Amino acid sequence: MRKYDVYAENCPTRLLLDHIADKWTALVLWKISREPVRFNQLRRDVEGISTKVLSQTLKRLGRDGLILREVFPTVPVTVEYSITPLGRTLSEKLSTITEWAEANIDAVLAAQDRFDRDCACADNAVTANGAKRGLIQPAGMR
Amino acid sequence: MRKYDVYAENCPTRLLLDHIADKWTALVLWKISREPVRFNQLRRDVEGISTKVLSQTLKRLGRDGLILREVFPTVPVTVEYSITPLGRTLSEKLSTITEWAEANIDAVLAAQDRFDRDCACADNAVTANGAKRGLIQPAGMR
DNA sequence: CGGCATCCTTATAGATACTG
DNA sequence: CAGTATCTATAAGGATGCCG
Repeated sequence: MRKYDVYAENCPTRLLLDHIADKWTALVLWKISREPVRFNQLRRDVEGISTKVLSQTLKRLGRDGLILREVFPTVPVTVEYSITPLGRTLSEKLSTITEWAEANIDAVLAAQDRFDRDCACADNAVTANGAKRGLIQPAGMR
Repeated sequence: MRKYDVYAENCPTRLLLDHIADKWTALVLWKISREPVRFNQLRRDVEGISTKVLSQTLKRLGRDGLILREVFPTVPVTVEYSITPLGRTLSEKLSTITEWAEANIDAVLAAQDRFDRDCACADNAVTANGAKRGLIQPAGMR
């Protein structure tokens, strides 16, 4: 029996996947999972994230029960973010993705070069069974 | 020695992570990894994706060397997408994420309910060490 | 069938300023 | 320190129509 299916359009797991498959989630969650960390520290560690986006991300992660936010009544106030047991199970899986990215970036970069070069003379590339390969136009992709 | 670091703003792995941590990547890549599949079949399988976005996603995956696009000269033309060895190593890791989502959605949904309820009377929530918890405003998040 | 081009409507991100 | 508020720029997404 499968109750949920990420391939179904209106399945709640889709919304969850949107949260997980966010540009910053893996980065932020992993940092927090290593040790409790404060807002501005996080902002420095995750280079390029704005306070606004970090704030949104933390709010979402907190609501999803993946991280805990604790406010210590110091002056000025101290806020610490830490991972929950649920969050830890996810962050470990997510870290394998960032590790994969670091380990395979060279192969991907090489593939991109090959792809961009092949575009110019793509029409000559025909496989043994008569199928053409790699005929996708470059087009503008960041 | 670590050549690459996803936490560095201008590291190429960041761009790769953006591709991977895309709303549709895990869904599309996993379908293709199971068996070679055609464009419109993919569009039906991945509910809710538009032709435009599917097209972009496939192009990106092809350029990154994760999938292969083959054109068979039938009438009308047949196009088949299949996984590459490199892509397979990633799709296996990504599938653990979607599996996690399906397995833990109940816990997350419960956390969301708790969070949204606690917001109303959050000021009373003080932990033993004097720290307050869960004081994040709900705000509008889809 | 397998897309790309186009238009148009929302989001989302970024920068900046300001508050408890 | 830890954010919120606001404004703007840019892009992402959806709908539609067309073509090889």
